[in-house]
Amino acid sequence: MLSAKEQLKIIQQGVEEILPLEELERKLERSVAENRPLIIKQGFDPTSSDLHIGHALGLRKLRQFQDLGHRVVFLVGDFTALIGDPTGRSETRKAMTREDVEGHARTYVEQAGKILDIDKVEIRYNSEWCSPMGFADVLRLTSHYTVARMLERDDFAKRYADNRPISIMEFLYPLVQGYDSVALKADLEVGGTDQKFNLLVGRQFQQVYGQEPQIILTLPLLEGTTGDGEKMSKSLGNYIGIMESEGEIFGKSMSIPDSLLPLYLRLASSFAPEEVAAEVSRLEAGDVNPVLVKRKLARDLCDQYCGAGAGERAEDAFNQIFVKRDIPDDMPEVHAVVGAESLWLVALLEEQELVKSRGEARRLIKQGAVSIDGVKIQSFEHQIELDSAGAWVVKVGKRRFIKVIAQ
RNA sequence: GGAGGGGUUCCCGAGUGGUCAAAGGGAACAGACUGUAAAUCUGUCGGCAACGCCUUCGGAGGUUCAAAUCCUCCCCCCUCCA
Repeated sequence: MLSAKEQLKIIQQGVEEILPLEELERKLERSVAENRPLIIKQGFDPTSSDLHIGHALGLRKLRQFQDLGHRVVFLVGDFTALIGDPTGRSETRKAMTREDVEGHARTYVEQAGKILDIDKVEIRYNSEWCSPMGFADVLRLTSHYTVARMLERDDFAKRYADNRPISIMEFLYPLVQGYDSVALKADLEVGGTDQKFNLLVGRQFQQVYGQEPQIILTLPLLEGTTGDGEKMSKSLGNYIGIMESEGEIFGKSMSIPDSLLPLYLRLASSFAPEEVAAEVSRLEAGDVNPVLVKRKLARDLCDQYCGAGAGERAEDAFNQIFVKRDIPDDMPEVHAVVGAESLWLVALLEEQELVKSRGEARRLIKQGAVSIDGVKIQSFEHQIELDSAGAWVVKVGKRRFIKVIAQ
Protein backbone atom coordinates (compact mmCIF):
# COMPACT_ATOMS: atom_id res chain seq x y z
CA MET A 1 0.00 0.00 0.00
CA LEU A 2 1.27 3.45 -0.88
CA SER A 3 1.88 6.01 1.84
CA ALA A 4 -0.84 8.48 2.66
CA LYS A 5 1.10 11.27 0.98
CA GLU A 6 1.57 9.34 -2.24
CA GLN A 7 -2.07 8.33 -2.30
CA LEU A 8 -3.17 11.88 -1.73
CA LYS A 9 -1.18 13.02 -4.71
CA ILE A 10 -2.91 10.54 -7.00
CA ILE A 11 -6.32 11.24 -5.57
CA GLN A 12 -5.97 14.95 -6.15
CA GLN A 13 -5.38 14.55 -9.88
CA GLY A 14 -8.11 16.13 -11.90
CA VAL A 15 -10.42 16.91 -9.00
CA GLU A 16 -12.23 20.16 -8.53
CA GLU A 17 -12.32 20.16 -4.74
CA ILE A 18 -11.64 17.96 -1.75
CA LEU A 19 -13.31 19.10 1.45
CA PRO A 20 -11.67 19.12 3.89
CA LEU A 21 -8.32 18.08 2.52
CA GLU A 22 -6.63 17.70 5.91
CA GLU A 23 -9.30 15.32 7.07
CA LEU A 24 -8.71 13.14 4.06
CA GLU A 25 -5.04 13.08 4.82
CA ARG A 26 -5.77 11.98 8.37
CA LYS A 27 -8.14 9.30 7.18
CA LEU A 28 -5.56 8.02 4.74
CA GLU A 29 -2.87 7.93 7.40
CA ARG A 30 -5.09 5.97 9.67
CA SER A 31 -6.10 3.69 6.81
CA VAL A 32 -2.46 2.91 6.11
CA ALA A 33 -1.60 2.48 9.78
CA GLU A 34 -4.48 0.16 10.51
CA ASN A 35 -4.44 -1.44 7.07
CA ARG A 36 -8.11 -0.72 6.72
CA PRO A 37 -9.51 0.46 3.37
CA LEU A 38 -11.67 3.55 3.18
CA ILE A 39 -15.25 3.27 2.04
CA ILE A 40 -15.66 5.30 -1.12
CA LYS A 41 -19.20 6.06 -2.25
CA GLN A 42 -20.60 7.32 -5.48
CA GLY A 43 -24.27 7.45 -6.28
CA PHE A 44 -25.86 6.82 -9.67
CA ASP A 45 -29.33 7.67 -10.80
CA PRO A 46 -30.70 4.77 -12.80
CA THR A 47 -32.96 7.02 -14.84
CA SER A 48 -31.45 6.23 -18.20
CA SER A 49 -29.54 3.28 -19.41
CA ASP A 50 -26.41 4.74 -20.89
CA LEU A 51 -23.29 5.97 -19.24
CA HIS A 52 -21.25 8.55 -21.11
CA ILE A 53 -17.72 9.78 -20.83
CA GLY A 54 -18.87 12.40 -18.34
CA HIS A 55 -19.88 9.65 -15.94
CA ALA A 56 -16.57 8.06 -16.71
CA LEU A 57 -14.75 10.84 -14.88
CA GLY A 58 -16.27 9.62 -11.65
CA LEU A 59 -15.73 6.00 -12.52
CA ARG A 60 -12.10 6.59 -13.29
CA LYS A 61 -11.64 8.32 -9.98
CA LEU A 62 -13.25 5.33 -8.29
CA ARG A 63 -10.90 3.08 -10.20
CA GLN A 64 -7.97 4.97 -8.75
CA PHE A 65 -9.31 4.36 -5.29
CA GLN A 66 -9.69 0.69 -6.11
CA ASP A 67 -6.13 0.51 -7.30
CA LEU A 68 -5.03 2.15 -4.07
CA GLY A 69 -6.73 -0.65 -2.20
CA HIS A 70 -9.88 1.08 -1.02
CA ARG A 71 -13.40 -0.25 -1.01
CA VAL A 72 -15.65 1.24 -3.65
CA VAL A 73 -19.39 1.28 -3.18
CA PHE A 74 -21.50 1.85 -6.26
CA LEU A 75 -24.75 3.17 -4.92
CA VAL A 76 -27.76 2.86 -7.18
CA GLY A 77 -30.46 5.35 -6.27
CA ASP A 78 -33.28 3.01 -7.16
CA PHE A 79 -35.64 4.21 -4.45
CA THR A 80 -35.49 7.81 -5.54
CA ALA A 81 -35.69 6.87 -9.21
CA LEU A 82 -38.87 4.94 -8.63
CA ILE A 83 -40.54 7.95 -7.17
CA GLY A 84 -39.41 10.28 -9.91
CA ASP A 85 -38.01 13.72 -9.95
CA PRO A 86 -40.28 16.70 -10.57
CA THR A 87 -37.36 19.05 -11.08
CA GLY A 88 -38.13 22.13 -13.10
CA ARG A 89 -38.19 21.65 -16.80
CA SER A 90 -38.18 17.89 -16.86
CA GLU A 91 -41.30 16.84 -18.67
CA THR A 92 -44.08 15.02 -16.87
CA ARG A 93 -42.16 12.77 -14.60
CA LYS A 94 -42.10 9.37 -16.07
CA ALA A 95 -43.23 6.83 -13.60
CA MET A 96 -40.40 4.39 -13.86
CA THR A 97 -41.30 0.85 -13.14
CA ARG A 98 -39.29 -1.41 -10.94
CA GLU A 99 -38.26 -3.36 -14.04
CA ASP A 100 -36.98 -0.22 -15.73
CA VAL A 101 -34.92 0.71 -12.75
CA GLU A 102 -33.55 -2.76 -12.31
CA GLY A 103 -32.76 -3.01 -15.99
CA HIS A 104 -30.95 0.30 -15.95
CA ALA A 105 -29.07 -0.60 -12.83
CA ARG A 106 -27.91 -3.84 -14.41
CA THR A 107 -26.67 -2.17 -17.55
CA TYR A 108 -24.99 0.50 -15.45
CA VAL A 109 -23.00 -2.06 -13.62
CA GLU A 110 -22.15 -3.79 -16.85
CA GLN A 111 -20.97 -0.54 -18.39
CA ALA A 112 -19.10 0.52 -15.29
CA GLY A 113 -17.19 -2.74 -15.68
CA LYS A 114 -15.37 -1.15 -18.59
CA ILE A 115 -13.62 1.07 -16.12
CA LEU A 116 -13.90 -0.46 -12.69
CA ASP A 117 -12.76 -3.81 -11.45
CA ILE A 118 -16.34 -4.82 -11.10
CA ASP A 119 -15.72 -7.94 -9.05
CA LYS A 120 -14.36 -5.80 -6.28
CA VAL A 121 -17.11 -3.21 -6.40
CA GLU A 122 -19.79 -3.35 -3.79
CA ILE A 123 -23.14 -2.59 -5.39
CA ARG A 124 -25.83 -1.30 -3.12
CA TYR A 125 -29.36 -0.01 -3.65
CA ASN A 126 -30.79 2.70 -1.48
CA SER A 127 -34.21 1.09 -1.43
CA GLU A 128 -32.56 -1.31 0.99
CA TRP A 129 -32.85 1.25 3.78
CA CYS A 130 -35.30 3.73 2.28
CA SER A 131 -38.17 1.32 1.71
CA PRO A 132 -38.49 0.20 5.34
CA MET A 133 -38.51 3.78 6.63
CA GLY A 134 -41.79 4.90 8.12
CA PHE A 135 -43.21 8.38 7.96
CA ALA A 136 -42.00 9.03 11.48
CA ASP A 137 -38.45 8.21 10.39
CA VAL A 138 -38.78 10.59 7.52
CA LEU A 139 -40.03 13.39 9.73
CA ARG A 140 -37.19 12.81 12.10
CA LEU A 141 -34.77 13.09 9.23
CA THR A 142 -36.27 16.39 8.11
CA SER A 143 -35.85 17.87 11.58
CA HIS A 144 -32.09 17.86 11.10
CA TYR A 145 -32.13 20.33 8.30
CA THR A 146 -33.56 23.81 7.92
CA VAL A 147 -35.32 25.57 5.08
CA ALA A 148 -32.81 28.38 5.18
CA ARG A 149 -29.94 25.98 4.66
CA MET A 150 -31.83 24.22 1.94
CA LEU A 151 -32.32 27.50 0.14
CA GLU A 152 -28.58 27.98 0.12
CA ARG A 153 -28.42 25.50 -2.67
CA ASP A 154 -27.80 27.33 -5.89
CA ASP A 155 -30.51 25.73 -7.87
CA PHE A 156 -33.12 26.30 -5.18
CA ALA A 157 -32.01 29.85 -4.52
CA LYS A 158 -32.34 30.73 -8.17
CA ARG A 159 -35.68 29.14 -8.63
CA TYR A 160 -36.99 30.68 -5.46
CA ALA A 161 -35.85 34.10 -6.59
CA ASP A 162 -37.40 33.59 -10.02
CA ASN A 163 -40.70 32.45 -8.61
CA ARG A 164 -40.33 29.08 -10.19
CA PRO A 165 -41.77 26.11 -8.37
CA ILE A 166 -39.83 23.99 -5.94
CA SER A 167 -41.68 20.99 -4.66
CA ILE A 168 -41.31 19.96 -1.07
CA MET A 169 -40.23 16.62 -2.34
CA GLU A 170 -37.19 18.16 -3.91
CA PHE A 171 -36.17 19.34 -0.50
CA LEU A 172 -36.14 15.74 0.59
CA TYR A 173 -33.84 14.48 -2.12
CA PRO A 174 -30.65 15.84 -0.64
CA LEU A 175 -31.73 14.40 2.67
CA VAL A 176 -32.18 10.96 1.18
CA GLN A 177 -28.80 11.16 -0.47
CA GLY A 178 -27.27 12.34 2.77
CA TYR A 179 -28.86 9.51 4.64
CA ASP A 180 -27.38 7.07 2.12
CA SER A 181 -23.97 8.10 3.35
CA VAL A 182 -25.03 7.35 6.90
CA ALA A 183 -26.31 3.94 5.87
CA LEU A 184 -23.07 3.15 4.11
CA LYS A 185 -20.81 4.72 6.72
CA ALA A 186 -19.00 6.34 3.82
CA ASP A 187 -15.54 7.79 4.35
CA LEU A 188 -15.60 9.73 1.14
CA GLU A 189 -18.16 10.51 -1.50
CA VAL A 190 -17.38 11.31 -5.10
CA GLY A 191 -19.64 13.49 -7.21
CA GLY A 192 -19.75 16.21 -9.83
CA THR A 193 -19.48 19.84 -8.76
CA ASP A 194 -23.24 20.09 -9.18
CA GLN A 195 -23.55 17.60 -6.35
CA LYS A 196 -21.55 19.59 -3.85
CA PHE A 197 -24.54 20.65 -1.81
CA ASN A 198 -25.93 17.14 -1.55
CA LEU A 199 -22.56 15.75 -0.63
CA LEU A 200 -22.28 18.27 2.18
CA VAL A 201 -25.66 17.22 3.54
CA GLY A 202 -24.21 13.74 3.87
CA ARG A 203 -21.44 15.12 6.02
CA GLN A 204 -23.85 16.84 8.31
CA PHE A 205 -26.10 13.84 8.68
CA GLN A 206 -23.26 11.56 9.54
CA GLN A 207 -22.38 13.89 12.39
CA VAL A 208 -25.98 13.91 13.55
CA TYR A 209 -25.91 10.13 13.58
CA GLY A 210 -22.66 10.05 15.49
CA GLN A 211 -20.42 9.06 12.60
CA GLU A 212 -17.22 10.60 11.38
CA PRO A 213 -18.25 12.85 8.49
CA GLN A 214 -17.35 11.83 4.96
CA ILE A 215 -14.88 13.71 2.87
CA ILE A 216 -16.36 15.14 -0.26
CA LEU A 217 -14.54 14.99 -3.53
CA THR A 218 -15.99 16.87 -6.46
CA LEU A 219 -15.01 16.45 -10.07
CA PRO A 220 -15.41 19.02 -12.81
CA LEU A 221 -18.40 18.56 -15.04
CA LEU A 222 -17.56 17.55 -18.54
CA GLU A 223 -19.14 19.93 -20.97
CA GLY A 224 -21.26 18.42 -23.73
CA THR A 225 -19.95 17.97 -27.27
CA THR A 226 -21.80 21.00 -28.59
CA GLY A 227 -19.76 23.51 -26.64
CA ASP A 228 -22.71 25.62 -25.57
CA GLY A 229 -21.81 25.38 -21.91
CA GLU A 230 -24.27 22.65 -21.07
CA LYS A 231 -23.01 19.69 -19.17
CA MET A 232 -22.87 16.41 -20.97
CA SER A 233 -26.16 14.62 -20.68
CA LYS A 234 -28.08 12.09 -22.59
CA SER A 235 -31.26 14.13 -22.69
CA LEU A 236 -29.46 17.02 -24.34
CA GLY A 237 -28.01 14.71 -26.95
CA ASN A 238 -24.53 16.13 -26.50
CA TYR A 239 -22.85 13.07 -25.16
CA ILE A 240 -20.39 10.39 -26.13
CA GLY A 241 -21.59 7.08 -24.75
CA ILE A 242 -19.07 4.62 -23.46
CA MET A 243 -20.91 1.74 -25.13
CA GLU A 244 -20.99 3.37 -28.53
CA SER A 245 -19.18 1.98 -31.53
CA GLU A 246 -15.67 3.16 -32.32
CA GLY A 247 -17.01 4.92 -35.40
CA GLU A 248 -19.49 6.89 -33.34
CA ILE A 249 -16.99 7.76 -30.67
CA PHE A 250 -14.44 8.87 -33.22
CA GLY A 251 -16.96 10.92 -35.15
CA LYS A 252 -18.47 12.58 -32.13
CA SER A 253 -15.02 13.40 -30.83
CA MET A 254 -14.08 15.02 -34.13
CA SER A 255 -17.17 17.17 -34.02
CA ILE A 256 -16.44 18.87 -30.73
CA PRO A 257 -15.53 22.55 -31.01
CA ASP A 258 -11.81 23.34 -30.80
CA SER A 259 -12.46 25.40 -27.71
CA LEU A 260 -13.35 22.25 -25.83
CA LEU A 261 -10.15 20.41 -26.67
CA PRO A 262 -8.11 21.39 -23.60
CA LEU A 263 -10.97 20.43 -21.32
CA TYR A 264 -11.44 17.05 -22.96
CA LEU A 265 -7.73 16.35 -22.96
CA ARG A 266 -7.55 17.09 -19.28
CA LEU A 267 -10.68 15.31 -18.16
CA ALA A 268 -11.53 12.62 -20.65
CA SER A 269 -8.28 11.45 -22.20
CA SER A 270 -6.04 8.81 -20.73
CA PHE A 271 -2.92 10.86 -21.35
CA ALA A 272 -0.52 11.59 -18.55
CA PRO A 273 -0.83 15.04 -17.00
CA GLU A 274 2.52 16.13 -18.50
CA GLU A 275 1.44 15.09 -21.97
CA VAL A 276 -1.86 16.93 -21.61
CA ALA A 277 -0.03 20.04 -20.47
CA ALA A 278 2.28 19.83 -23.47
CA GLU A 279 -0.57 19.48 -25.95
CA VAL A 280 -2.52 22.29 -24.36
CA SER A 281 0.39 24.68 -24.50
CA ARG A 282 1.06 23.81 -28.13
CA LEU A 283 -2.57 24.51 -28.87
CA GLU A 284 -2.51 27.81 -27.05
CA ALA A 285 0.66 28.86 -28.82
CA GLY A 286 -0.88 27.97 -32.16
CA ASP A 287 2.02 25.58 -32.89
CA VAL A 288 -0.22 22.80 -34.00
CA ASN A 289 -3.28 22.39 -36.14
CA PRO A 290 -6.05 21.65 -33.64
CA VAL A 291 -7.49 18.97 -35.86
CA LEU A 292 -4.39 16.84 -35.34
CA VAL A 293 -4.76 17.04 -31.58
CA LYS A 294 -8.42 16.27 -31.95
CA ARG A 295 -7.62 13.15 -33.92
CA LYS A 296 -5.26 12.06 -31.21
CA LEU A 297 -7.96 12.58 -28.62
CA ALA A 298 -10.49 10.72 -30.74
CA ARG A 299 -8.13 7.75 -31.14
CA ASP A 300 -7.52 7.70 -27.42
CA LEU A 301 -11.21 7.69 -26.57
CA CYS A 302 -11.83 4.84 -29.00
CA ASP A 303 -8.97 2.85 -27.50
CA GLN A 304 -10.27 3.47 -24.02
CA TYR A 305 -13.78 2.29 -24.65
CA CYS A 306 -13.53 -0.06 -27.60
CA GLY A 307 -10.19 -1.69 -26.90
CA ALA A 308 -6.64 -1.08 -28.12
CA GLY A 309 -6.44 -0.59 -31.86
CA ALA A 310 -9.98 0.71 -32.14
CA GLY A 311 -8.72 4.25 -32.56
CA GLU A 312 -6.70 3.40 -35.64
CA ARG A 313 -9.48 1.41 -37.20
CA ALA A 314 -11.93 4.23 -36.58
CA GLU A 315 -9.57 6.77 -38.03
CA ASP A 316 -9.07 4.75 -41.21
CA ALA A 317 -12.81 4.49 -41.70
CA PHE A 318 -13.16 8.17 -40.95
CA ASN A 319 -10.57 9.09 -43.56
CA GLN A 320 -12.32 6.97 -46.11
CA ILE A 321 -15.69 8.58 -45.59
CA PHE A 322 -14.91 12.17 -44.82
CA VAL A 323 -11.53 12.86 -46.28
CA LYS A 324 -11.69 10.78 -49.44
CA ARG A 325 -15.45 11.20 -49.53
CA ASP A 326 -15.64 7.56 -50.29
CA ILE A 327 -18.16 5.13 -48.94
CA PRO A 328 -17.67 3.13 -45.76
CA ASP A 329 -16.81 -0.56 -45.89
CA ASP A 330 -19.67 -1.47 -43.66
CA MET A 331 -23.16 -0.17 -43.89
CA PRO A 332 -26.65 -1.50 -43.35
CA GLU A 333 -27.87 -3.60 -46.24
CA VAL A 334 -31.27 -4.00 -47.78
CA HIS A 335 -31.91 -7.09 -49.82
CA ALA A 336 -34.27 -7.23 -52.74
CA VAL A 337 -35.16 -9.86 -55.27
CA VAL A 338 -34.28 -9.43 -58.92
CA GLY A 339 -37.41 -8.93 -60.96
CA ALA A 340 -39.41 -7.60 -58.06
CA GLU A 341 -41.24 -4.34 -58.35
CA SER A 342 -38.93 -1.36 -58.49
CA LEU A 343 -38.23 0.50 -55.25
CA TRP A 344 -39.48 4.02 -54.83
CA LEU A 345 -36.58 5.93 -53.32
CA VAL A 346 -38.71 8.18 -51.13
CA ALA A 347 -40.47 5.21 -49.55
CA LEU A 348 -37.24 3.28 -49.22
CA LEU A 349 -35.57 6.05 -47.24
CA GLU A 350 -38.51 6.25 -44.89
CA GLU A 351 -38.78 2.50 -44.44
CA GLN A 352 -35.10 2.17 -43.69
CA GLU A 353 -35.34 4.99 -41.16
CA LEU A 354 -32.79 7.15 -42.91
CA VAL A 355 -35.43 9.88 -42.66
CA LYS A 356 -38.32 10.45 -40.31
CA SER A 357 -41.01 10.93 -42.92
CA ARG A 358 -41.51 10.87 -46.63
CA GLY A 359 -41.84 14.61 -46.47
CA GLU A 360 -38.35 14.80 -45.08
CA ALA A 361 -37.10 12.49 -47.83
CA ARG A 362 -38.53 14.86 -50.43
CA ARG A 363 -37.02 17.87 -48.77
CA LEU A 364 -33.60 16.27 -48.68
CA ILE A 365 -33.85 15.30 -52.32
CA LYS A 366 -34.79 18.86 -53.17
CA GLN A 367 -31.73 20.05 -51.29
CA GLY A 368 -29.44 17.74 -53.18
CA ALA A 369 -28.60 15.65 -50.15
CA VAL A 370 -29.51 12.27 -51.60
CA SER A 371 -27.36 10.33 -54.01
CA ILE A 372 -27.12 6.83 -55.40
CA ASP A 373 -23.65 5.60 -56.29
CA GLY A 374 -22.43 9.15 -56.13
CA VAL A 375 -25.06 10.57 -58.47
CA LYS A 376 -27.36 13.18 -57.03
CA ILE A 377 -31.00 12.34 -57.28
CA GLN A 378 -33.25 15.18 -58.43
CA SER A 379 -36.62 13.55 -58.75
CA PHE A 380 -39.12 12.68 -56.05
CA GLU A 381 -40.27 9.84 -58.26
CA HIS A 382 -36.90 8.14 -58.62
CA GLN A 383 -37.15 4.36 -58.70
CA ILE A 384 -34.48 1.75 -58.24
CA GLU A 385 -35.09 -0.77 -60.98
CA LEU A 386 -34.58 -4.36 -60.01
CA ASP A 387 -34.45 -6.00 -63.43
CA SER A 388 -30.95 -7.34 -62.92
CA ALA A 389 -28.72 -8.23 -60.02
CA GLY A 390 -26.68 -5.40 -58.61
CA ALA A 391 -25.92 -3.23 -55.64
CA TRP A 392 -26.49 0.46 -55.09
CA VAL A 393 -25.15 2.66 -52.37
CA VAL A 394 -27.69 5.22 -51.25
CA LYS A 395 -26.32 8.19 -49.37
CA VAL A 396 -28.30 10.75 -47.42
CA GLY A 397 -26.50 13.80 -46.14
CA LYS A 398 -22.92 13.29 -45.10
CA ARG A 399 -23.11 10.25 -42.99
CA ARG A 400 -26.20 8.18 -43.63
CA PHE A 401 -25.56 5.23 -45.91
CA ILE A 402 -27.43 2.17 -46.98
CA LYS A 403 -26.62 -0.52 -49.50
CA VAL A 404 -29.38 -1.98 -51.62
CA ILE A 405 -28.57 -5.40 -52.98
CA ALA A 406 -30.64 -7.16 -55.62
CA GLN A 407 -30.00 -10.84 -56.10
C1' G B 1 -60.66 29.97 0.57
C1' G B 2 -60.50 35.09 -2.30
C1' A B 3 -58.48 38.26 -6.34
C1' G B 4 -55.50 38.57 -10.64
C1' G B 5 -52.16 36.53 -14.55
C1' G B 6 -51.01 32.38 -17.67
C1' G B 7 -50.89 27.26 -20.48
C1' U B 8 -49.25 28.08 -28.58
C1' U B 9 -45.71 23.70 -32.99
C1' C B 10 -38.60 20.37 -30.10
C1' C B 11 -37.53 25.06 -26.70
C1' C B 12 -38.39 30.41 -25.92
C1' G B 13 -42.10 33.43 -27.66
C1' A B 14 -45.81 36.49 -31.12
C1' G B 15 -50.74 35.90 -32.46
C1' U B 16 -57.33 37.71 -29.45
C1' G B 17 -62.89 35.44 -35.40
C1' G B 18 -61.19 34.38 -41.70
C1' U B 19 -55.28 36.67 -45.27
C1' C B 20 -52.80 30.81 -39.50
C1' A B 21 -49.53 24.94 -40.34
C1' A B 22 -49.55 29.78 -37.08
C1' A B 23 -44.38 36.00 -36.87
C1' G B 24 -39.47 36.20 -34.63
C1' G B 25 -35.40 33.78 -32.18
C1' G B 26 -32.91 29.24 -30.65
C1' A B 27 -32.10 24.14 -31.60
C1' A B 28 -32.00 20.64 -35.49
C1' C B 29 -31.25 19.07 -40.58
C1' A B 30 -29.37 19.93 -45.68
C1' G B 31 -26.25 22.73 -49.28
C1' A B 32 -21.69 26.09 -50.03
C1' C B 33 -17.02 26.94 -47.49
C1' U B 34 -13.92 23.61 -44.26
C1' G B 35 -10.57 20.29 -40.36
C1' U B 36 -17.66 16.15 -39.38
C1' A B 37 -14.12 22.86 -35.42
C1' A B 38 -15.68 27.94 -35.12
C1' A B 39 -17.61 31.87 -38.06
C1' U B 40 -20.42 33.01 -42.43
C1' C B 41 -24.02 32.55 -46.48
C1' U B 42 -28.39 29.76 -48.48
C1' G B 43 -32.41 26.55 -47.84
C1' U B 44 -35.64 23.32 -44.93
C1' C B 45 -37.97 22.72 -40.45
C1' G B 46 -46.47 18.69 -38.57
C1' G B 47 -48.24 14.50 -41.81
C1' C B 48 -49.91 12.47 -46.49
C1' A B 49 -51.78 9.12 -52.28
C1' A B 50 -48.90 16.83 -52.17
C1' C B 51 -50.96 23.03 -56.89
C1' G B 52 -54.97 19.56 -52.75
C1' C B 53 -56.26 16.97 -48.24
C1' C B 54 -55.66 15.68 -42.94
C1' U B 55 -53.92 16.62 -37.76
C1' U B 56 -52.04 20.62 -34.23
C1' C B 57 -52.41 25.98 -30.34
C1' G B 58 -53.80 22.51 -21.77
C1' G B 59 -58.70 18.96 -21.86
C1' A B 60 -64.01 18.31 -23.03
C1' G B 61 -68.20 20.56 -25.05
C1' G B 62 -70.71 24.88 -27.48
C1' U B 63 -71.56 29.54 -30.70
C1' U B 64 -70.34 30.57 -36.01
C1' C B 65 -70.39 29.73 -43.03
C1' A B 66 -65.47 30.08 -40.40
C1' A B 67 -62.15 29.48 -33.80
C1' A B 68 -55.32 29.32 -31.43
C1' U B 69 -58.64 33.51 -31.14
C1' C B 70 -65.72 34.05 -28.52
C1' C B 71 -68.83 31.17 -24.52
C1' U B 72 -69.30 26.97 -20.66
C1' C B 73 -67.18 23.37 -17.56
C1' C B 74 -62.66 20.93 -16.10
C1' C B 75 -57.15 20.23 -15.36
C1' C B 76 -52.38 22.49 -14.46
C1' C B 77 -48.86 26.68 -13.38
C1' C B 78 -47.60 31.61 -11.32
C1' U B 79 -48.50 36.17 -8.23
C1' C B 80 -50.87 38.73 -4.22
C1' C B 81 -54.23 38.33 0.06
C1' A B 82 -55.84 34.73 4.05
